[in-house]
Amino acid sequence: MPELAEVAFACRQWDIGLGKFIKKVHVHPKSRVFRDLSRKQLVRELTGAKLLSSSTHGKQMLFQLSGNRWLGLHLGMTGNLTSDTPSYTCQKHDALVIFQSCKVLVFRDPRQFGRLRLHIGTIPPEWWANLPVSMLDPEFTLSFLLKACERHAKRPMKALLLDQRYFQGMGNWMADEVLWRAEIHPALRAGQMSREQTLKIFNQIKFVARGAMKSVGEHGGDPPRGWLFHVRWKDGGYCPKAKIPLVREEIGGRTSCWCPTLQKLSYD
DNA sequence: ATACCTGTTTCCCG
DNA sequence: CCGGGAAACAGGTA
Repeated sequence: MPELAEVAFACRQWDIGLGKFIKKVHVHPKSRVFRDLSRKQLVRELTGAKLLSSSTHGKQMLFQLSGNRWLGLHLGMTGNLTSDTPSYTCQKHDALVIFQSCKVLVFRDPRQFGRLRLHIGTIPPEWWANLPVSMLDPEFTLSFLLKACERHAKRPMKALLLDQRYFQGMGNWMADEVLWRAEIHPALRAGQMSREQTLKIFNQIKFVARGAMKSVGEHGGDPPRGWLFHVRWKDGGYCPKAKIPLVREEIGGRTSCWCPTLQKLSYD
């Protein structure tokens, strides 16, 4: 379930382990989440270290550990973080399990699209430092959005919104939510957007990102009532505003959901 | 059985 | 070199 706010919530599930030493580490022998990272090295570097702090940026997470160690974590499509009691026994899809004296921190990812990274150094890794601006930052400006639309003029807006180079943390439901609120058809080409439409998108990106952080990021619940989120998942949903059946179709490589009345492709 | 899925990377095309 | 799109990755669920 991981987009911007769900990632922030998942990350907080490990807060209970901050300031505590790591006694033992379990790594899944087969999971893809390690990519080209050596399991042996990961276990060696994490064991005995103290978990110092955590942070998220879009869908990326970074944990700082004592001894100049840094653990990068991405949840992919089905990843999740939980904490449990010391008597915890590892489950089938547990990729990384961190045992502390009072708590156990679990990273589970059945589909294994997630990713772990290890970095040793006094400062955060380069990949973290070089992440694009966050949608929540003041530096995320209208001109930044305009430039993205100009550069990718031929892409459907839905596809552009999912591009993490510009919209860190945006995922499928957030993009549909933004387009629905801005009343923009997901297939509208980025270069076809009027100045007014671009401004609407810009404002709704900030509204949805902040709103999600407040509701989902705070307590792990769903977004507020009335959001498209609640009706977009399967066929048969009704537009909360226009009260007519929503349309679901693949656009920009992902299933998209929109209101055919509010979100028109052309003026006819 | 079949289709679908809140994500990213890789490969291929023009 | 680039931008854009499809396929691939893998397992659970309906």
